[in-house]
Amino acid sequence: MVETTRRRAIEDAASDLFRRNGYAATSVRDIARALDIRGPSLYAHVASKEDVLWAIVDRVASRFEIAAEAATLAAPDPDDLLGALVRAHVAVVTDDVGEASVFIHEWRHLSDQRRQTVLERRDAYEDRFRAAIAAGIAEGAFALTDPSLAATFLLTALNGIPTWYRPDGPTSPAQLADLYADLAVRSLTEASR
Amino acid sequence: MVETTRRRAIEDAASDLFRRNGYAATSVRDIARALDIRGPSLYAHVASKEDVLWAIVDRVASRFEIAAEAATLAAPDPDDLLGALVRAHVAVVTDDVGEASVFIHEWRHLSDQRRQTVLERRDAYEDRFRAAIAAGIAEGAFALTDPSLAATFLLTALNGIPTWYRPDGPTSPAQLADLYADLAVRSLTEASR
DNA sequence: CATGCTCCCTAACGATCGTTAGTTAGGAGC
DNA sequence: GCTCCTAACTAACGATCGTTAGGGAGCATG
Repeated sequence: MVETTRRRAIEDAASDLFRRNGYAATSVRDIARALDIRGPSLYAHVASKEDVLWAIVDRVASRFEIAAEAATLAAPDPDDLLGALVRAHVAVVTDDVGEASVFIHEWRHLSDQRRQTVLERRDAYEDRFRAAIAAGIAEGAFALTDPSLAATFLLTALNGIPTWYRPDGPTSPAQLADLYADLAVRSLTEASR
Repeated sequence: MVETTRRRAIEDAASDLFRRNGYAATSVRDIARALDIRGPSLYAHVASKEDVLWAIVDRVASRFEIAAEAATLAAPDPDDLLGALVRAHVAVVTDDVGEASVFIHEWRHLSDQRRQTVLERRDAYEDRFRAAIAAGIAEGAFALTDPSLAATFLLTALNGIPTWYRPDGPTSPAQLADLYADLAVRSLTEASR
């Protein structure tokens, strides 16, 4: 049901293997085996192994960008923005943990040019978090800290989700989004005592 | 100066390469080249490529355990314990970012038995964080949340440090430990409003 | 019935992988 | 001078890597 084209089925199988064993430790023949075909047959559908990685990374990057943009537009005021960004991020990750994991961990195996592109897009994405935190501090809603370091703290926690989250576990994506948004906002909010 | 034995020099060079390119994408000849020798010469010092990875992972695991144990013994009361654990963790990571990164990311390339050992030790280590959080909640110092999920949130943030921290950057290890301990404790503390 | 499209096959290419075998050069201790 | 140790070398092993070439089966459209 999920896979509409053969190409997409290949990317899904590759996602799963890349996540479990890493890009470098996954051979083209491994991917083919998961689809019950032979290695060389893949090349009727993809140009190269790296192309498959790139397709996955590129798609997930877009998903993060679209979700963050929607959250930014929908957030009523600055100190809700950070929570909205966290929720959006969790939603993208939980929507397809395998692909998200590949995006987060395997992009460094891309060619120089593509890796550079990913770095730039990632930096722009992280800027949204830094800006949201800076706005919250300026507004007095958040405690005084380095927005850049706080953003990194939160983003690494968010990016860690694919390393442990399983869709069939006890926590639903919605619950996880709520819990992480709470932890994130609280980590920036002055304590009561 | 750092390297006392040839064996250790190999592990240091391997750490650096494993961190930058990953274990699977690093060849034995790559490691040798970093030491200005030929690939097969390495086998006078190490039994296998995996042995090098294991030596690094095992040593770092011990460092984490020792640091956490010291923090546990030194922490005066429960709600200081979490901060102490965070500080200890940051100290271990910043002490050798390369090795820490290898420990965190490359242990899955170990053989089944060794991987299992790492998993168990890691689980015991994470239990310290879960227990500290649970104790803080029981004491009323922390807000009501799932200790396990909160611990995962914090540990993934901590484990993300090697992906971005550079010793020659603007933040000192001590500063980073303080900032992260603040963020961690605050993320579990009820907001003032 | 022919054409073309999708999908997969086997065989094989050169490169590189981790590793083994056997050897050599230099220095320390008797 | 002989022995032993450390540390490196070259040559080569079988396996596997990503990829290319060339061919064939099934099916839809004209």
